[in-house]
Amino acid sequence: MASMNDVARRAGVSIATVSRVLNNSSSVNEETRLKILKAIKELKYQPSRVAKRLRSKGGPGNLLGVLIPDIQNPFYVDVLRGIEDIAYKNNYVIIVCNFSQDEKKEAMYLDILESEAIDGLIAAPASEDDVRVKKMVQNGLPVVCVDRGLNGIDVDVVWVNNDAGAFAAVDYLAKAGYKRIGHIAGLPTIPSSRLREAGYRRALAENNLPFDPQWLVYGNSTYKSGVELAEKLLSLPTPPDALFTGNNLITLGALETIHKRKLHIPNDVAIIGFDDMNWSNSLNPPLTAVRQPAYEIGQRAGELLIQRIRDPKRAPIQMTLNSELMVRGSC
Amino acid sequence: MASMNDVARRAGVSIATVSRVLNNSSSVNEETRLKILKAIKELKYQPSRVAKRLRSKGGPGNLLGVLIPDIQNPFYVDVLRGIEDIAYKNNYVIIVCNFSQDEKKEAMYLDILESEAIDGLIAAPASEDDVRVKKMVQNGLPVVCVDRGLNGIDVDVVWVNNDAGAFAAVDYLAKAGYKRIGHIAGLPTIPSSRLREAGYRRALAENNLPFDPQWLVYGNSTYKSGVELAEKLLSLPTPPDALFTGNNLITLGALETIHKRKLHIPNDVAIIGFDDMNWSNSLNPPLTAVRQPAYEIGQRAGELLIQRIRDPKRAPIQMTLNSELMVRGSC
DNA sequence: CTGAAAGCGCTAACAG
DNA sequence: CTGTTAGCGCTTTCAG
Repeated sequence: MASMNDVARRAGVSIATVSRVLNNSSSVNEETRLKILKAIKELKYQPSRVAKRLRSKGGPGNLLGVLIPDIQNPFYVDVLRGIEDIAYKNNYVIIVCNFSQDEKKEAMYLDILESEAIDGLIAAPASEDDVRVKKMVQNGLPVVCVDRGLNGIDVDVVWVNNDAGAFAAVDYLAKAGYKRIGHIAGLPTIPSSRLREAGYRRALAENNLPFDPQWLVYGNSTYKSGVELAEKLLSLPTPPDALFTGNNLITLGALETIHKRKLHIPNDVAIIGFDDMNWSNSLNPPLTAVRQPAYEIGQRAGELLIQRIRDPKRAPIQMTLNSELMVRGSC
Repeated sequence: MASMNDVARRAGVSIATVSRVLNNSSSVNEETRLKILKAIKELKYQPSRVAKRLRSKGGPGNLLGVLIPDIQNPFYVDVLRGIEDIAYKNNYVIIVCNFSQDEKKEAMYLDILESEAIDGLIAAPASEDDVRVKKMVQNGLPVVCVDRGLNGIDVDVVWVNNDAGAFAAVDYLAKAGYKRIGHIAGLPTIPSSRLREAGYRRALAENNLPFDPQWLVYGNSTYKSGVELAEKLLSLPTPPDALFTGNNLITLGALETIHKRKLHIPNDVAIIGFDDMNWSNSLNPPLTAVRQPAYEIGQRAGELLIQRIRDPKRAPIQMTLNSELMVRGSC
C-alpha cells in the first residue's frame, strides 16, 4: 500500500501538496497537480481511511454504525439495505452490529463503535430507555433511531405509525366478520409492540368486539414464540377465529403451527401480519399484512444521519412513514 | 473520550506503562498496575481501535470485512450470523459489504476495505475469476471464500457439496415418479450454479430420464427470475411435473407463480428447492429442500479466517460441508 | 520495572 | 502556490 509519502517523493513535492490536490483544499499549480495525479495513478495510491479518521476527529471518517436487534428479521434486513444504499452513495461504509436482542452484546458493540470513532449511528435501541444509546447522543454523536424512539430525549426518529397500522389490520378483520380476534404480541418493553397492541385494542373497541385477555399473548418476537403462542391460542377451548401477529417472525411461526394442525386459512383461522415480506405471495394463501416501507425507512434514516453529521445542531425530526394494509388471501 | 495520555497523567506514569498494562506486554510493578487500572476506571478509558490499527499495521486491528453478493438472500444472512458470532467472540467487528451482484459496487467496496486496513476478508466473490478478490489474497491479505472458490489460486474455502446436494434432490424426485423435472438455475458464471446444474443432469441420466433443454432455464438468482422462469416453464406445451429451483429466492418466486396459477403442490407440480429456509414449515405445503448449513458455513469461515490471521502461512483448506435433503410436503 | 522517543498516514495551521 | 511542522492515540524499541 503506497502512502502519501511515496506519492510525494515520486512527484517531487511535499506531502502537504499531495493532500491539497486530494482534497481540493487550496489551489495548486496545474502542472504540479498533474504530476501528482500521475504519481497517484502509477502507485495506485489509495488514501488510508484509518489515518484520516484518527487525524480529523469529528471530521469525515466515512464510517457509520448500525445497531439492530435481530438480523434474522427480514424487516431489519430491508432497513439495512436502505441505509446501505444511501451510505454507499455518500462514500460511507457501515459497521453492522446485530445484538440479537441481547443487551450485553449491545453494550459491547456500542463500546466498540465508540472506539472505532464512527461518524454517526443508526440504531433500533433495545428499549426506549436504552441508557447506552442515550449516552451516545448526549455525548454529541449524531444518532438517528429507527423503529423505536428514545424516552425523554430529542433524537431523529424514523418509524411508522404502528398504532394506525395495527388498527387498520384488526379493523379489517372485524369488518370482515371475525369475532374472536387474537393477538400475538412482542415484548411490551418494545415501544412498537405496545403501540401495535394499542391499535389492536382500539379496533376491537370501535367495532364493539369484546376484549378477551386470554386471546392476547406476549412473546419475544421470534419465530419460536410465534409457533408456541399460536399453539397456545389455538388450543384454547374457544380459540380465536383470526390472528393478528405482531411481527414477521411471529407470523411465520404461527403459520407453521396452523399448517401443522391442518387448519385451513382463512376458513378455520384467518391471519394478518404486521410486517409484510417481499415474498408474501409465495405463501399459500398469500398473506394479508401491514406493510412497513422498510427499505424506505432505512433510506430516510441514512439521509437524516448524513444531514445531521453535516449540521449537528439541526433540530431533531420525527419522521412517521405510512404503513399500508396489503390485502391478500389470508383473511 | 479519554486518551491514554489522560490515563498516564492521572496515574502519574508514562503512556508506555499504561500501554503495557493494557496489553500485558511486559511485567509492571503491581502497585503501579493498580494505580493505572484505577485511573482507567475513573476516566472510563477506552482504547482507540483506530489508533491501534494505524500504528500496528498487520497487527490486530480487530476489523474484518465481509463481502456478499446479496443480502436479500436468507442464505447469506445466516452465513453472516455465523461469521458475526465468531467475530464477536474474538473481539472482532465486521464491515458488511453487500454488492448486490454489481461488480462495480464490489470493486468500490474492496477499495474501501483495503483503505480501512482490515485484518482479513470473508468473501463470496462475484465469480471464480474475480480479479479483485484474487489480488487481495495475492497481496497477502488473509482471505477465506464462502460458497464460491477462486480459480487458479489457493485459498481457504468453505462450501457445500453442491453437486451432491442437487443430485440428491433430483434423484429423490425421479424415484418419487416424476418424469419431467425442470430446473431453474442461476447464472452459469457462478460456480455453485454450474455444480447444481451438473448434479441435476447427472441425476436425470442415472435415472434414465431424458434431458430436455427446454426444461432447463437460467436467471440471475433473484426472486423475480424465479417468478418469470417458473411462468415460462409452466407455460410450455408439455410443462415439467416437478421443479428443482436453484436457490432460495428462485424458490420463493416460483412459489408465487405456482400459487397464482392455482396449481396444487405436489399434484399439479412438485417443487424442491436448493437452500432450505428457517421457515420452510411455514409454507403450504412445507417445502422439501436441500439444506446448506449456512450458519455453520459462516462459523467455519470465521474460524478459518482468524486462524489464518494468526498464522498467515498455514496451508489453505477447502472445507466441504454436507448438505442434507429435508423431505417435507412439496413433492 | 519504567520512561523517552520514533513513527503509523494523514490534515491543518503557519511560514515563506 | 508550496513546504515545514505539530499532532491525532497508540505500540515498540532503546535506554536507563
